[in-house]
Amino acid sequence: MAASGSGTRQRMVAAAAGSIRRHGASATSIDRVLSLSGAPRGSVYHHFPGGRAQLVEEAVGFAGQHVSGLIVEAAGTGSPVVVVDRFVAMWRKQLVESGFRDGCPVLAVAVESDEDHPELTDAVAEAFGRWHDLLKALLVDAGLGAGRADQLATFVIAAVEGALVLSRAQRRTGPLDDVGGELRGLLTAAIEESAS
Amino acid sequence: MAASGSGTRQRMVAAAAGSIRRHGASATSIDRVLSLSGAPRGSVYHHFPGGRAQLVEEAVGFAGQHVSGLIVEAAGTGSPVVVVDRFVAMWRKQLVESGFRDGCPVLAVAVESDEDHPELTDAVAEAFGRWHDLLKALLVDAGLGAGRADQLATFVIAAVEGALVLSRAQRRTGPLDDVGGELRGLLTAAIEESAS
DNA sequence: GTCTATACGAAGATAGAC
DNA sequence: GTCTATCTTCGTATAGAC
Repeated sequence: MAASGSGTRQRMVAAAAGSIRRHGASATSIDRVLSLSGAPRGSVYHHFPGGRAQLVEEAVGFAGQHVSGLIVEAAGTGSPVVVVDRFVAMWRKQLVESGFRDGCPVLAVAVESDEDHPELTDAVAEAFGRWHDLLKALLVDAGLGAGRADQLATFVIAAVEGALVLSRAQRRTGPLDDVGGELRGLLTAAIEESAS
Repeated sequence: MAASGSGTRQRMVAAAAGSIRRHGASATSIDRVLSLSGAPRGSVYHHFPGGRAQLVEEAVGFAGQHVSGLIVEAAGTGSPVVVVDRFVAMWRKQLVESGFRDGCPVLAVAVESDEDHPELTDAVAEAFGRWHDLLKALLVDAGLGAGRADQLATFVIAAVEGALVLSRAQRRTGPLDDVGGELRGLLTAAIEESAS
C-alpha cells in the first residue's frame, strides 16, 4: 500500500529521475517532467501535494532503490569483486549509451541541495547509506572485519561516484575504467589478506 | 593583461565560486553574486559581456587554480603521500568550518552543466585535468611508472571528490577520513612496490 | 482526476541616462 | 563605469470549472 500509486505517478517519478540525471536537480522543472512523462498538468499537485520538492525527493528514492536492486541482484552471483565490477560496468554503460550526458541523480541532488530542503539531503544520505550497507555486508561475508568492510564500502562508493563525474566531464570512460581497475586490485588484496 | 582585471571583477568571480560551492551553479544567480560581492549592478555586463555563463566559467577557473596552487605548495614539502594527505585535509577543513555546507565548486558545475554550455564542461575538465597532471608528476617523481601514476592520480581525485559529496550529505567527516586512510595505504604500497 | 486560467515571483538581459 | 528602469521568459503554485 505504501508508495505504489498510479501509473502516471510512477512515470512522473521516473521522468524526474531521468531529468535530474542529465540536467541536474534545479533544471528539472515541473514542466520538463510533464513533457517527459506525458502526464497531465492537473496531476501534479494531486499526486505530489508537496510540489516540486516532493517530486525530487521521490526521484532520489526511486533512483536509490533502483541501484540497490542491482547490487542485490549481483550479490547472489559472486564475490564482492564481481559485484563492484558490475557496479562500475552499470555506470559505464549508462555513460556510454547516453553519450556521456547522464550522471548519477543521487549525487546531483546531493550537490545542489541546500539548507532550505533538509528532506532532500536526508533522502540522498539514505540512498548512499543503503548502497554502503549492502556492500559492507558483502565484504563481511567475504571474511573482512566490520571496520575494514565499512571503510572499504565507503571507499568504493566515493571512488565510483567521483569517477563518474570525471568521466562525464572529460567525455571518456578512462577515469571510470582506471578506478574500476584500482578497486579490483584493492578488494582482491583485502579479501586475500583477511583469509590468511 | 590577460585575466587580471579590476578589484570588483575579482571579487565577483570569487563570490560566484563561493556561492557555487554552497548552493550549486543553478542557484548562483547574478543577484546573489552582486549581494555577496557588493559589486554594483552596472558592472555585470561591463565586466562579463558573456553574462552569467561567463561568470560561472571564470569561477570554475578561479577555484581550479586555487586548488592547483595548494597542490603545488604542498608538493615542495614532501612525498605524494603527504601531498594527498594535505589535499584531503584541505577539503576536510572547509567542510567542518562551513558546517558541512560547502562542497567543491568544480564538481558542482560538472554535475549541472548541460549541452547548452560546453564551455562550462570544458572549464571543469581542464580544472580536473590540471590537478591530475600535478599529482601524476609527483607520483612519477616518486618512482612510479607513467601508466600507474596516471591511473593513481585519477583515482585520488575521484575518491576524494566522491568522499566530499558523501561527507557533505551525511554531515560527518567519516567518509572523507575513511577515504584518506585508504588512499594513504594504497599510495604507500604503490611507492614501496615501485622501489623494489 | 484532470483541465484551463491565472497570480506571483525570480531571473537574465538590454536600453538609455548619468 | 555605473545606475535605473524595463522587457521578456520561465517556473511554482493556486483557483475553480468539468
